[in-house]
Amino acid sequence: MPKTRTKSKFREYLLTQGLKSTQQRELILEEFLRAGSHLSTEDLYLRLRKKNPRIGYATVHRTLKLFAECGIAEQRHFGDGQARYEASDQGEHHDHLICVTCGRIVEFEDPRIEQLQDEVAAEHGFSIERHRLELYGSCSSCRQA
Amino acid sequence: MPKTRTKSKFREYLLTQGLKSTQQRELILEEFLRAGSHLSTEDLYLRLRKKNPRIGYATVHRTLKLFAECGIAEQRHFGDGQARYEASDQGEHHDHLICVTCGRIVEFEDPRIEQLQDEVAAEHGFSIERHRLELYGSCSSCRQA
DNA sequence: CTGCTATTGATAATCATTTTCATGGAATGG
DNA sequence: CCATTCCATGAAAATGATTATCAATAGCAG
Repeated sequence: MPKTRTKSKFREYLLTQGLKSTQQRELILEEFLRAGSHLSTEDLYLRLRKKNPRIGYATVHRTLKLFAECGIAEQRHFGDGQARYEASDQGEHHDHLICVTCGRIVEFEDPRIEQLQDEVAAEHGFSIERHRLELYGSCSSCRQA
Repeated sequence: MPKTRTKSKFREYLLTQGLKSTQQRELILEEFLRAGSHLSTEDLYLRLRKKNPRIGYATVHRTLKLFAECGIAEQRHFGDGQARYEASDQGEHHDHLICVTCGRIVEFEDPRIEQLQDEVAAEHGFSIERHRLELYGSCSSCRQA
């Protein structure tokens, strides 16, 4: 999704919820889209502070939650104890490969796995809303080292 | 794995690590095995307090970590903010179905999914050490209600 | 512009987890 | 059997991430 569309989607969400479009929220969204994915609240906070020291951690945190609420970002937990957010590609789901040595995160998608997940869930009488699949291991460069 | 074997495995681990077999560690292991799986530290702590009020939270916490270290338990995170532990079936891996309504947790295993995971990882040059697969949805009883 | 209300940001509170540290206990070597 | 050493324990405090509080500020509608 192009950045401009993400921005209008966010503004629209604010409108429909009776929330206000503020300078901070614009700045935070701007930086969130500029920076790579899988940022923690702190990552983003620090990046923002460099450009504008007058921005609070709480605001970054609240705004990221807003992003998640309106569907332009998703929260993730990779086991290092802090939440990370990534821009969501609108219905495009993907899973993650995480290198336990260097921390590199690679996204992937496999419809066959998704298909099997649905089957397994059905066998147990479940209907799936969402899932989480993370593969932890070593990437090729770390194995060579 | 039978409980008695788990206990000896734990005692053996303590020995090889130069650690001591204590009354508390025995009690905690006993209760951990008695109680169902997927217990949080606090769950176990509260259960233990009922029988023996002279046991500290920190000890339960430390002992659960010991269980994980020696391979008789595994730590899990299901997104409710607290770690849970389950007895590990010695190499037998399984994944989880979690009902988002009632919180019920069902274990499952599917070699076809595991196989595909390995393939996908290989395509990206990764060699997998472990993985996490959780399916969140509604169980049949919650959907009927 | 005015007033109402949401937002902000510094700070404090919370929650789970982890560390600290003085005390107690287990095992080992005299 | 005793002493010594070192580990374990548990109460309390520290930590780290997240969330709530609240007075001051800033959007937005009229």
